[in-house]
Amino acid sequence: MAATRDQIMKAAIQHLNESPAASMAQLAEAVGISRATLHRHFSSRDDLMLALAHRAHDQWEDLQTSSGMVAATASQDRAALERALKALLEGLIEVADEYGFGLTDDRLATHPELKRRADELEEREVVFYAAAQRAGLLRADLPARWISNTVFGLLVAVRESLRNGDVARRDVARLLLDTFLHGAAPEKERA
Amino acid sequence: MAATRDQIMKAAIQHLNESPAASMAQLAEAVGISRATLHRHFSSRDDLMLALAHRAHDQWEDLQTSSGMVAATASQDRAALERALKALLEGLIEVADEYGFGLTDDRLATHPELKRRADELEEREVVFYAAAQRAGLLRADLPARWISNTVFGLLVAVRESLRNGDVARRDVARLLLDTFLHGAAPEKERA
DNA sequence: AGCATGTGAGACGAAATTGTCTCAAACAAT
DNA sequence: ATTGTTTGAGACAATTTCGTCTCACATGCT
Repeated sequence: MAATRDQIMKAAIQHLNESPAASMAQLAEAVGISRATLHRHFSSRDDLMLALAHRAHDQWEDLQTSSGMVAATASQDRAALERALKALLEGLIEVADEYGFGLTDDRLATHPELKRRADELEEREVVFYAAAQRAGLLRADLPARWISNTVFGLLVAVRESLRNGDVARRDVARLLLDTFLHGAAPEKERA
Repeated sequence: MAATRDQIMKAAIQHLNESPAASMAQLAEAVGISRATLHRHFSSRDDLMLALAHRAHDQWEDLQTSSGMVAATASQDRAALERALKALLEGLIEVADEYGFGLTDDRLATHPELKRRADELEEREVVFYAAAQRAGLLRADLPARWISNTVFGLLVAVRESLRNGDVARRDVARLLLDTFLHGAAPEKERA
C-alpha cells in the first residue's frame, strides 16, 4: 500500500477525529500501511502530532489572511471588518471541523511549541475583535478575549452538534453566525 | 496521611483539572496518600473516574431540580422558566468549573454508562429549552439541541477564560448570560 | 501493655505502547 | 532480466502504567 506523506496525514486526522487516543498501530491500520512505514514517515508519535498540528495552524493562519481579517484589522474599515468577520467564522468552522480532535486535546494544547503558535494566532484574532468593537461591529462592553474564547466555545459546539447529528452540516455556519452575533433570546426580549 | 473518600475525590478532581492525563501515582501524590491507599478506596482507575463522573452527574441533576428547571418545564410558566434559565446557567458554570476536565475528556464522554447518563441529563435540558422557546423566552428558529450544545460550548469558553485568566471569576456568569442571550453584536446592529 | 486497623514503601508481574531492527517479498526503473 | 528501492510482517528491548501483594510501622482503642 503506497501512500504519500499527505495521504497519511489526512487519513490519520480522520481517524483521530473518531478516536483521539488512537495508538500508532491503530493509526497505521486506519491509514492502510504498516507500523514500520508509518514510522519511516514520522519518527515518533510526537513527530506525527506536531506535523498535524503544524498543518492545522498553517490553515488557520492562511484563513486569517484569506478571510481579510489581517487586512481589515489594519484598515479599520467597517465594511471590510464585517466581511472579514463572516469569512473568518465560516472558515474557522471548516478548519475546526477538519481538525476537530485538536480542539479539545490536552496534549496538543499544552505542547510548548504548539501553544506558542496557537497563542500567537489567537492573539491576532483578539486584536481583530477589538478592531471590530471600535468599528461598532461588536459590543464594546465585552472583553475581546472573552469574545475570542466565545468563538472557540461555539466551534466546540459545532463539532458536538455535527458529531451527534443534531444539526445538518449546511446549517451550522448560519447557526454559529446567528447565535454568536444575536444570541439565543428573541430580538425584542430583554432577559 | 488520613483521608476520607470524599477528600480524595476532591483532591483528585483538583489535580485532574490541571493534568487531565494524570496517572494513579500522580493522583495519589497530589492527594497526599500512597498509591496503595488510593487503590484501597478505588480498585481501578476506571473506578475512580466513574465515581468522579457520577458525582458530577449527581450535582448536575440536583442543579436541574434546585434551579427550578424541572418544575418550570412542567409548569410552562414564563416567569418560572426565565428564573430557572438564569439559575441553571449560573449553576452550570459552577459545576463545569469544578469538573472542568470532564468537559473535554474523551474517555469519559465515550464511556457507555456515563454517556447514557449524560445524554439523559442533556435531554432534559433540551426539553427545557424547547419549553423556553414556546414561552417566547428563547428564539424559536434555533434547534433546541443546538441551543443545548451552545450552552455546552460556552461553558468550555468559560473554562478557557478562567484558565487563561482572561476574565475575572466574578464576571463570567454575567458574560455567559449576556453573550448567550444577546450575542456579541450591539443591540441596534444587524450583521 | 496488647491488639486491631489503616497506611506507606516497595517489589512484582501483566499489559500496552513505543521506537528500532531484520528480512523477505513486491515493486519500479532501466 | 537485473538492480535498487520501498514495503509489510514480525521480533525485540525499553518504558510506562496498572493492579496486586507483602511487610514494617504507626495510630487508636480496650
